[in-house]
Amino acid sequence: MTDTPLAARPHDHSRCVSHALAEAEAICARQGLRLTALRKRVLELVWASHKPLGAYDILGVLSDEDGRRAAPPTVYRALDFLLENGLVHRIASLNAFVGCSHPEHAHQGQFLICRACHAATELEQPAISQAIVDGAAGVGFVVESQTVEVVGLCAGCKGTA
Amino acid sequence: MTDTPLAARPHDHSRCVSHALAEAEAICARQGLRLTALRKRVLELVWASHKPLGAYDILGVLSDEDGRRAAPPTVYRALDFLLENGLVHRIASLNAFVGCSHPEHAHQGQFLICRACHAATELEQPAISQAIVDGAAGVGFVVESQTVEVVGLCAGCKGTA
DNA sequence: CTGAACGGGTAACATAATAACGTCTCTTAT
DNA sequence: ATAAGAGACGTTATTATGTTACCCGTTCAG
Repeated sequence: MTDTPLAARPHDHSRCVSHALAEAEAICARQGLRLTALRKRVLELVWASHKPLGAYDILGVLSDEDGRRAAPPTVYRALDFLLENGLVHRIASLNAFVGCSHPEHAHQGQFLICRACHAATELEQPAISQAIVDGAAGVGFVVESQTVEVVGLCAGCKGTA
Repeated sequence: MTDTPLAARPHDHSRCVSHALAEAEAICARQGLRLTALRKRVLELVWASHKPLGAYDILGVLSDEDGRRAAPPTVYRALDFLLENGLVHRIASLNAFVGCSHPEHAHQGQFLICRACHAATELEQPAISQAIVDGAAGVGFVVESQTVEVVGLCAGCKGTA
């Protein structure tokens, strides 16, 4: 068994967040992108746990902390920026967003979503991608993007449930 | 190359629909399920093309044909029935529904969605499922359900585009 | 006959996402 | 310096998708 992903084990999560933010800063600096205060704050909120977070959850937090209530476009624009630049992923089956574990290179992950603790773990398994490309090729279909979202029980919850 | 799925080639589509309806009738009869007029009509609409159809599209058609406008729960209840009994699949990335090609046995397909013609082809490739189960097992995750939705170009559109 | 189970109608609500427009602040070329 | 343009964000409204709660009529078993 390979090493268990971070999301699936207990860990000092504040390190996760600060690491993700630092990496985002570095990537944006390198690419001439503007990681504004708002975008950084949204990224921080998405990283606040390993659970995918809905746009309106983010909206709620932002509204609480500023007195004024933020409007949807504010959040969606920030999320669009983060998505485009590979800093977060969207989980289609949940209409929610999760921090990208490997923002340094372009990729499309596969996501393991625990139905007990709701944490989402990102995999990047060439074997899975390749099986899909091959299967599609078998019927003459050319793959351009893949959505792989799996629900089940993570290593931690498997025992307790 | 295996034989191209029906959805991906020209064909007498009215046969698709009548075949799907007949099969649904048979399955429901065998299992003591009630394929009411409404459920059958919704299934027929979902099968009207190989393009995934939104709940509100169905709602629109139902509203047009009855004078009275149907309400969302009417459609969602019918869709829930069809989903539970494996007669349709839900495409999470599109918030839409498509007729199941192999309703006779329980399964979870993989879906190939053409970005040009929007047709969705259902695959059932054990190699893909297995790659996912294996990949997940590698991090101690037990898979219970899979969502695999691929966007690209189908065999027919590949040439023309 | 009765009453629980089921299918379905209706209204209202909840959540998710986008459209359209305005303002402010940068940069940058002149 | 300053005008022009682009980018980021605020604001309002609207559209799209999905759910909750409650009611009514039919059916069928006891």
